[in-house]
Amino acid sequence: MKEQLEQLLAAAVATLKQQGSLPAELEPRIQLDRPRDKSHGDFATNLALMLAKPAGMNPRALAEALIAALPSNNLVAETTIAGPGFINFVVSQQQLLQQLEHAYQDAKVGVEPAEQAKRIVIDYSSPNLAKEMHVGHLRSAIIGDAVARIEEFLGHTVIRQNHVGDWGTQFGMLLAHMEELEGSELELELSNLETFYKAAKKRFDESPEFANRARELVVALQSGDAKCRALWQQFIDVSLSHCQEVYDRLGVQLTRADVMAESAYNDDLAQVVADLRAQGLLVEDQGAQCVFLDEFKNKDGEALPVIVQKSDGGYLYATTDLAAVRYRQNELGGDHLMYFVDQRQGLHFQQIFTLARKAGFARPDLQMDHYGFGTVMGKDGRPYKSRDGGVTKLADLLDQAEARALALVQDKNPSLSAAEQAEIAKVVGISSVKYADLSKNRTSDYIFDWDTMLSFEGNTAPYLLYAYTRVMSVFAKAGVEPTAITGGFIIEDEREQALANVLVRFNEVVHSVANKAMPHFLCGYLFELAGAFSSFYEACPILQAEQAEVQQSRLKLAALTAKTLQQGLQLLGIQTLDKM
RNA sequence: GCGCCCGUAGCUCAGUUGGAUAGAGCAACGGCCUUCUAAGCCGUGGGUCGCAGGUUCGAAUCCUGCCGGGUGCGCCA
Repeated sequence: MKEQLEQLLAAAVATLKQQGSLPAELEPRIQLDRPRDKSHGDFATNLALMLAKPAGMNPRALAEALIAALPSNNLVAETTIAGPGFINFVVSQQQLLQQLEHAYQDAKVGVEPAEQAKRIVIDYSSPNLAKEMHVGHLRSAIIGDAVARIEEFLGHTVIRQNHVGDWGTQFGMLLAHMEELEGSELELELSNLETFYKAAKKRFDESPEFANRARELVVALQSGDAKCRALWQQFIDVSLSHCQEVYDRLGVQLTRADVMAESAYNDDLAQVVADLRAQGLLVEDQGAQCVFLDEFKNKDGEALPVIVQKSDGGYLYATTDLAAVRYRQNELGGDHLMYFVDQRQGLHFQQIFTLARKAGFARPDLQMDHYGFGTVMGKDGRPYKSRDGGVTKLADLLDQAEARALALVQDKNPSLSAAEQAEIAKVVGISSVKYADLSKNRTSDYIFDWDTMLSFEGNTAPYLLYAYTRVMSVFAKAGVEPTAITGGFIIEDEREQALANVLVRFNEVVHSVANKAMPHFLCGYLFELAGAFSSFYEACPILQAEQAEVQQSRLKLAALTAKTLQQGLQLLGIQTLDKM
């Protein structure tokens, strides 16, 4: 709808150019807004204001000319000029009804596929396997997963990459600790990676012999020592299973098949360095192999180095990331590489992208983007430090979320069976955690606060889930399938109108989320939708509607609301419930 | 020191490429359950958009400076 109107405006501009009222070389970007204030219509444009100066015309006069030049259409019912020269459009009721009907029938709720289908490689979650997943791992997994679902929904081919860290120096320490333990004791210790890591770290800090052994083991591991490799593999398997449990509970669509660990690039790292050298990009500095990029300067205005090989011969994550770029382009055939990684790694990725292009690892047309997100903060507003004690394991966090949800379900709906309550609590608890994250702007800092996250009030998952259950409950009571409603849409009441207006915006919103990788747009939209439905639900009786046609129409509005909520939540990776 | 991000109601946050009277939720206060789930709805109060300039018909948004916070900057990832 928005696009169609934009085309109409473009046509009007072209006409005015032809008539000579507008300079021919002018190529205005047509801006079409959804006005905040309902009295300004469904759409508004500031086109006349923008063009007034170059056209040498009074904005309001230009607005009039634009309206006159608008091709005839059945989209717009009314145009008005407001304020200094805004043009406000009211969409025709007939068009609205058509949109509703289309969304109701359409498998994708009226969401149009992307103009060009691409192969998108999405790097997300990517935890370090040395430790168990904690709060800091939440955002990448949840946001990356939502974006992956949305890109797929728009018709792109999505290739998920879980770039887990399995090769750092801290693995020496862990292997040394494993060596000291045996059999069943080891298994027991490994069942809690958080304490295992801490115990190993403690040994490392306290015992010089242990620390030496840890360093030896790093070397042994990297030189392919079989025994050492086996021990390492055991650890990695345990750690990956922990991750998988968390993904499954969270409903994050990652599997073992998506794991492409750092170590998988080991064999290619020497080649990466060799290729950089062959291109004359490499400089040895203090024994390390570096590439100096003029694009990034230090305090003295000197180029900043990217170190790709340490003075002891070891490789670094920059090397691995370069290898990964090449792999994702050449082997995976990616057109667009998306990285959902903490904002703090922004400089690193800028360097990698720049270097990858310079070295020819990335084609000029390969799109590479780092989508950072804010730091995890404590409730006190200070950065949440994962290295200090008191790290909350993700698994424990999810337990708590479910427990809190269960208490609430028991309180609100005691008539349900214990099994039903437990099932509902699971969905509500997990959804709340995910939604708390998704509904905030990706780029701003993330304040981790149990009370806000699990309050289940306001712009939260439970509110949306609850709105959904209310719809489903209507259909259960009516004994009608939401997909089998015969009548058409009739919009009379202002609450029906408001709901309908929100419903037809779904397409627009999903596309804007995909364009900016900002899931919180969708959350905001769904919250608005649920709100519009709740108001409608309170004010407009459905089953008790006096006329049969009105009842059919209201059922249909309810059905489309449910469909949109369900689809929207699914795109965010959140399940719906029929009862709660 | 240099780079990047941020500063919006008591709290948590929206505010899309500059648009019309800066919006939600929580908290506070007042209404609404014999009628489709009250985890809800309706209403009230609450703001120098960090500060000061500038650009513009128009600035929370763009530019400059300052204050305050976060984060990053050669061999961890």
